[in-house]
Amino acid sequence: MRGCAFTLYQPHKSQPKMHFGIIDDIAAHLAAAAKLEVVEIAADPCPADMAGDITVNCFRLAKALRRKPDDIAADVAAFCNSHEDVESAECIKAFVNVTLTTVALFRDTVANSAALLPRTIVADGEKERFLVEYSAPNTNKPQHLGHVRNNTLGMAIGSILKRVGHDVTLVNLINDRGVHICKSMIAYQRFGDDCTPESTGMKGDHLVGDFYVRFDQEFKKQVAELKERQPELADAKEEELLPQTELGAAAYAMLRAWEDDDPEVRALWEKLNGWVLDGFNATYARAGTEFDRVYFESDTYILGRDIIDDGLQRGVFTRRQDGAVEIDLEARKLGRKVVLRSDGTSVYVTQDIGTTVLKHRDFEPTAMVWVVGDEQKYHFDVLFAILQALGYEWAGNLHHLAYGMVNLPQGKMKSREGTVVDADDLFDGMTDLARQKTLEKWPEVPDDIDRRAHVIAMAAIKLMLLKVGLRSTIKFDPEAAIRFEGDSGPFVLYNYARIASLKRKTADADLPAAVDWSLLGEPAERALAMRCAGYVEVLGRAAREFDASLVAGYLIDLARDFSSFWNACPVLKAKPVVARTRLELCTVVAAILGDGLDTLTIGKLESM
RNA sequence: GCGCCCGUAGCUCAGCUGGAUAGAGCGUCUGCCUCCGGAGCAGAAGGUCACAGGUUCGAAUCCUGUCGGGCGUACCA
Repeated sequence: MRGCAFTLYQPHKSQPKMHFGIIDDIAAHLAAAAKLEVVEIAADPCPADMAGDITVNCFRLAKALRRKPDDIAADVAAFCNSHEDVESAECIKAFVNVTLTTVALFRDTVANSAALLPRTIVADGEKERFLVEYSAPNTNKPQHLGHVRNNTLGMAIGSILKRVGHDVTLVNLINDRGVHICKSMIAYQRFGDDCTPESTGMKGDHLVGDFYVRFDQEFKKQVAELKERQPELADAKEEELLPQTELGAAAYAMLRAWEDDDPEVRALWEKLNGWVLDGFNATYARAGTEFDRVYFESDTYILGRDIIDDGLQRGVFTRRQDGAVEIDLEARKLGRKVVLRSDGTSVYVTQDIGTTVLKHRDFEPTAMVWVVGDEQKYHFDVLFAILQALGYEWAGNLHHLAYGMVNLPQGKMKSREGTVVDADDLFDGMTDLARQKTLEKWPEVPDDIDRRAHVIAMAAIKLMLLKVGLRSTIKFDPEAAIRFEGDSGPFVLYNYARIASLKRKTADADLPAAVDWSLLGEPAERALAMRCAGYVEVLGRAAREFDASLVAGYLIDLARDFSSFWNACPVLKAKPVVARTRLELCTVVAAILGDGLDTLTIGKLESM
């Protein structure tokens, strides 16, 4: 059940967590009866259709207490019914459904602001220094929706970890060298006519990306010719034929020239990379994507070789007869992995060993996280295994945040074939839609229409990407696009804006200063208060499990609960004290919505 | 072949540290603007949780097997 907020109640732990007085007392009562020091009580929110606020599941207590579930339930129900916080308690099988008094319910939830929105959530002893790497783009093409998912996840996870109290450093590793980069360079050299972003009016990353596509088109022609000349190659894969084509050979030659510091090639490389990076920075800025430190693979790809040499001497690696260096990871069921080619050059994992050690030296994190697609799971399993084999004491706390890909209805996105949802196009399209909807709504054009449209568009995109589970493949249908209704970013923003509007309207209203929670008690009010109480637990779990979808789902649930309340319980029309108290409830909801949106790096609007 | 992930409503997805009658959104249907923002609310219809066994007082959830889909299994990154 989503929003299952206080599943496990652990009174002995110091973390701030919502406390229900009644649960404390039940725990103490049961502990005393069983002569135990501590009893952990599983308390869930009561199912919606059942009468009650909290459910105590006595099946789970049976083992610890060595009593029959029904017996415990009867005991708990009887105890509850004589407790001042309890309106009524009903025992069904081994479940006890507890209906709190209005006073107790609000006292232990929305009135307890210190526990509702604590500044930090992890205990001091559990604080980590996290290094989170994400984005890691190639500088040969513009970013698409798949990158946007990565960037959004990286920002959100980093932000969630910060929110609960960890120290977090966000890192990007730009993949700015390699054959794929040379492909764009070759195509530009041959077909570019010295064009520039200025001369074409194009964003730099798109300009370079077009040459990457052009390379592929020309390459395919050469492959076709090659296969015609040599029919025995008919079944060969295109990639395997790359070195055998004239274009491919040119790309490899260019890569060697680059590594030899050929001034002409380096100048071209710096020019094109500069354009792409300018384009990336513009895209990052729109989405609020930020990094504390950016590494470039052109600086780091050499690293790792010394570490391999050292490991070779210590027997971690072995040199094969053909000269290649490998590690035996059969014991971990990862096979044998080459770490240096027979010509002495590095492979992917060797570079990552180097950059990981470098990043660790630079920041001395206690935990490292990589936000990288799940198709690279094997790579990270191998990387972590090698680092452990090398004896780095910090290698036990490395995490690959493996997320699923974003597909289109017709299948995978492929930059080379132009079947991608481009990040900038997506941002533009959504912003236009948001602007259109905003204009339809207001007779006068709001001054900050551009900002509103931008915030709404980004909220729609980010929440669409964040609300689904990390591992799920997202099927993105451009026809249906991203919705502004239902389970959406704009829906969450909308409810936040409603509250802001209400606060403006009541700013100079003549309402009493004191709230009186005892006057509330509508089902929608109780449900909303209970939902609010679950925020802290959601944040904590999201941080423990690196799962931003928990926060995203919670915000949608909270917004929905608020929306029901809004329809059922008018604020302004109510009696002054009730109005004052309901306004306080709204303020609490807005604070949590705002905190959650901030935590997911989604903007807020006071009016939309 | 082996490894990992996935299969839940017409569609897109939650739920998976085992608990009561499996939940949202979209779409369909019915109501609701003399009422604080209708980007909304209330309600209806829609499910053998891929299939078969097993463990358990209790299985969508854990275990085994089968079927179907994706990814990986490079001296590519």
